[in-house]
Amino acid sequence: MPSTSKVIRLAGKEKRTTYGDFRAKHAGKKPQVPWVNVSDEEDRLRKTHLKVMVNGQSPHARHTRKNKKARHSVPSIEEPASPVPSSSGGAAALQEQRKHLPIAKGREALIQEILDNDITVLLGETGSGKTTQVPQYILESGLAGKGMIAVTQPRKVAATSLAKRVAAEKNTTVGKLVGYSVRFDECSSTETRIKYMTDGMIVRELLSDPLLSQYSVVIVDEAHERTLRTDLLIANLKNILKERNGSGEANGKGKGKANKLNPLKIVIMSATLDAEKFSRFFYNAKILYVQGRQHPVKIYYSVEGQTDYVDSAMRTFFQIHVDQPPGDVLIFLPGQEDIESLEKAIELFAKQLPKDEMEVLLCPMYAAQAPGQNAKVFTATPTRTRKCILSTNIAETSITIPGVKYVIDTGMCKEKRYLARDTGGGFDTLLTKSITKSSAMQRAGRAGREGMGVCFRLYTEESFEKMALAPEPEIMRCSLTSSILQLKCLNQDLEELDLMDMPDVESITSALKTLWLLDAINSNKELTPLGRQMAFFPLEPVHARAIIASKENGCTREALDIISVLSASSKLFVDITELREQAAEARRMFRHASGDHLTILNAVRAYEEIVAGGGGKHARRDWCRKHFLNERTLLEATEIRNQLRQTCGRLGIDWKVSCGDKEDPVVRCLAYGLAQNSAFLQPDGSYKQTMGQSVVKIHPGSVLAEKKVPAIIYDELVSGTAVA
DNA sequence: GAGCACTGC
Repeated sequence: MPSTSKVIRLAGKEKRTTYGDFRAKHAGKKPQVPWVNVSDEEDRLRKTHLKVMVNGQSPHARHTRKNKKARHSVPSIEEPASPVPSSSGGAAALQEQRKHLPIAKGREALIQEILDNDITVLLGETGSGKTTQVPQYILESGLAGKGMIAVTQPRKVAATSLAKRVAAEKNTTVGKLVGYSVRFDECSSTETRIKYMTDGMIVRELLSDPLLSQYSVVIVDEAHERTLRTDLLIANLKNILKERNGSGEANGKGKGKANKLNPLKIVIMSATLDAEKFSRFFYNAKILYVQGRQHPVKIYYSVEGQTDYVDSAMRTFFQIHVDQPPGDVLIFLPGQEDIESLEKAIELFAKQLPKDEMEVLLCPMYAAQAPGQNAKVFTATPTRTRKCILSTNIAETSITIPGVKYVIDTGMCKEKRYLARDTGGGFDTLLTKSITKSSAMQRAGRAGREGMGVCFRLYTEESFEKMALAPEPEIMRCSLTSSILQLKCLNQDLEELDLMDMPDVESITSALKTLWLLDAINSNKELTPLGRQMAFFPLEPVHARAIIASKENGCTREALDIISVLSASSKLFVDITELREQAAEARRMFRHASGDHLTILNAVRAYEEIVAGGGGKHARRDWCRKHFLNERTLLEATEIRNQLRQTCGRLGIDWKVSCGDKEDPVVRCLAYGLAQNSAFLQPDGSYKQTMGQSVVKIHPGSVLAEKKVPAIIYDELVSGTAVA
């Protein structure tokens, strides 16, 4: 049975604004958007929450805050990912900086609170220094005893760069007192007492050490992001606390318990707005508040709702450009399509500006951009020029751009959602949705990093009030297959776990059905030996199943080559709209009649030959470029493959076993994992799912498109446009 | 003949 990477579920398509539309609409007109000044929105929200906290019996929080208020102009220090100073005289300067962080004044109160309570919720704004300082305070106070302090982060870069930063503050190199642990990169030793790690990493550690006994303090940072892994960690921490401290209370202190286990302290660190929810979850734990260092941002709302946000953004930009003092502009848009569209429009109008106006320098920014393209964003803006950054959510959290004074917020973002089906499996959709309040505040905050800022919201204050407080937690929106399998290994059932938010029954049923079809659990929902093996792999269960099946099919080497590419974070085949024909031609040599997976294998093998040929880094890069292959994907896949080979070794699967050029064994073992993702050809040329009702179509990028093979298996099902 | 927010093991 041939296999394809992607199939499309047929559905309707929404109409989108195109470049042509607004060129016609606005040619020659002076752009104007009506605004009303509301301002101080952030302050109002902040105050509401302060009130709650002060009433919430935390005298220290009040104390801490009062001290903050008394402070003024201090050297700015960025968090979380500020570069490590390299100059030799840096250590003393760093210590000086530390003392001036907003959180420094609250140090004693903070330590006392953590000492008095097993669980503390720390509400800290950006720039407060909480992520770098709190672990050090805990260490210096001796509160951690002999155990380690874990600080979890949702992202790898944050974990590694924070560790480097804190190591520098401790005047040492990373890997000694301060270390980190992320996938593919562990930098710690027996000396390590503070360990920055990704939430995924600590969840993995749970599998081998369910009580996290190495750690005496676990700090969950960025808890408000509510990643799937953070949610699972938090639920487990609650159980671990009962086990280790013998108490179900936030201030149990573990006293009087003849327990051999070292007690655990938990610190939940969150941005504004949702601290109360964490507090409630943890037996009404105390909430401590630390103010950040953020310049005020003046907020304008549009008087009436805007129907076309791309068009409104363009008019707003020129309004700023013509009327406002110098300062760069950052525009938040949902996706690449809108960014390109707005880029063309602004370019066109900028040419019509009078000669004495400032120049406009456009910087589009999105994840799928060609590498190096976004470099100009970080270079200083030339004189008599206004930089205009058109960005997706990437500039909301992941990347900080210097020099931004104005933010234009369209109020929209894209959200990927997994729709589970109780037939098992499900499909992904990518919808343009309204953002949330916390997202709107985050976006506005990007204007106040270096001085007073202004944020123009392309929606009314009324719409803002109607926005959800925070995005729906990830656990509600994605496949639970992998998580349920991991929990089964801990003898836990997701349904019975004390989670902050419980996913839909349908989502759980769907995941259980998938696991059962993969033989990971039996009909009593009990973990099978096969399921336990699958959980060892850092992969989606469907892929883990295929690898295990490769043992009896004698093609483990091939299976690992393919699956490591499938589980890399970006696609192997570069797809640039304008060069599509050329790319297809350049990659023709990899095409395989048995489908996309074998095509991937061909490409990986060809790359291996180039690597073995020893032409060096440049030769490899040129070869990849020539064949429209993403080398980053290949490099990442190589790392993943090494990891998978090790895992195979531990499970007694010999990864060196190869089936040579035979394709049947490869497709057969993939089919073990992807059985649920199979479809049969119908008379009209479309495909019908074997185990679901959806009618699907092979993605036109597939080597199988238009081939009309009788049956297919596929990796991914996306929602797409109807053709018939 | 098509559509790409962001992470993690």
